[in-house]
Amino acid sequence: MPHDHSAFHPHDHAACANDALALAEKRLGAAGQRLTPVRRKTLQILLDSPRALGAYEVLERLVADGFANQPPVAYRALEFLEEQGLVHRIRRLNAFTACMHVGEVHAPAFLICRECHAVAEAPAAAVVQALEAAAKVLHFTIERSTVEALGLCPACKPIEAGVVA
Amino acid sequence: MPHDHSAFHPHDHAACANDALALAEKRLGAAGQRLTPVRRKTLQILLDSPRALGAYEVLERLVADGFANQPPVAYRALEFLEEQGLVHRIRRLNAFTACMHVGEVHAPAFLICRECHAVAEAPAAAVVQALEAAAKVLHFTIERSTVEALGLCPACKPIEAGVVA
DNA sequence: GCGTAGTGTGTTATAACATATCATGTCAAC
DNA sequence: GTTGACATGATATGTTATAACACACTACGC
Repeated sequence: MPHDHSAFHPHDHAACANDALALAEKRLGAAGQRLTPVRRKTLQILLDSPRALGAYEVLERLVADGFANQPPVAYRALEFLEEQGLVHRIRRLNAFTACMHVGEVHAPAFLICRECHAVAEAPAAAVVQALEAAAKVLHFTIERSTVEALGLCPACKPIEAGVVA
Repeated sequence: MPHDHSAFHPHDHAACANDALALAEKRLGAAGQRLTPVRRKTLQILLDSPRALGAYEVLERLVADGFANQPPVAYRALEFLEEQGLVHRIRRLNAFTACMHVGEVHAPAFLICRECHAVAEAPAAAVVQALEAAAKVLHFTIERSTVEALGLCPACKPIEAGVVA
C-alpha cells in the first residue's frame, strides 16, 4: 500500500514512484490491460513531478524520450491512465497528476496550492456523500464528480504571511 | 429574492432574467462597479440561456449585438461578472452560466446533465464544510473551491432508461 | 479649460489545450 | 499466415484562453 504521502509532506519520491509503477503494472495485468512504453513513461513522468503537468508538458518529456512529437500521443496515454484510475485530471489547471492512492476507494478531492502549484489528493468520502445528498434533493443522479480547492499549502503559508516575502 | 428555480424546474425565465439584471445593477452600484453595455449584454445572454455557454458562444451573441468580434471582449466581461459573483464558470464544460442565487451564501455545487447539458446550482454548504474539514487535516487553507458533478437530471432519466430511446 | 489617472474597450497576435481522421505497425488467436 | 484487435505515427484542424498595446471615456484636481 502506498504510504501516507500527501504532496505536502516530503518523502522518498524515487522509491514511491517505483512502487507506484510496479503496482500499476500489476493492476493493469490483472485487468487485461497493457502498460506499453508510452503509457509507462507517461505515468513515470507524472510520478516524477511534484506538481500537475499539462498535456503538452508531458508531451515534451515524452519527446525527449524518443516518442513522437504529436499531441495525440500524450492525450491518448493520459486518457488511458485516467480510465485505469492511475492518473487524475485537474480541471482547474487543465493538467494531470499521478494518483497517490491507487486501488483505494476513490472519491478524491484535490487541494491546489496557488503559490507552489503542488497538488494533494485528500480523502473526500464525506465530501462526496454530502454532494450526493444535495443532488438527491433535486433528483439528480451523479455519475462522476470533481472536487477541487484552490488555496495555500502548509509550506507556502509562512511565505505568504511575510516571514520571507 | 430569487425564487426556488433550479435549472431542472421550468419557470418564467424572462421575468426572472429581468429580476436578476435589476438586482445585478443594484449590487454593482453598491460595490462601486459599473454594469457597462458589454457586461450587461453578457449577463443577459447567460440569463437567457437554459444551458451553460462557452466564451465563444457568448462572443457570437455579443457580435450579433454590435460588439467587437474579439475573444477578449467576451472573456473580460465574463471574468468581471464572475468576480462579482453574478456568473459561474463550469470547468468541466469550459463554459459559463448565470448565477441563480445572487447574494446568497455562496458555495455552490453544480450538477451537470450529460444528456441535455442543463446545469443546476445546488446548495452545498455541507459539501464545502466537509471539504474544509478534509483540508484542515493536511493543514491546507482553502480560498476557492470547485464542486461539479456529472450525471443525469430528472428529465433525462426516463429517456436513458429506454422509455423513449 | 487642461492635464492626468483610472478604467474599459478595440485590435492584433499568439499561446495553450484538445480532437478527428487515416495510415501504419504489432501481436496474439485462430 | 491471415485476421482482427489494439496501439502508435502522422497530418490537420478545432477550440479555448491570454498577452500586449492602442484608443476612448470619465472623473477629478488644479
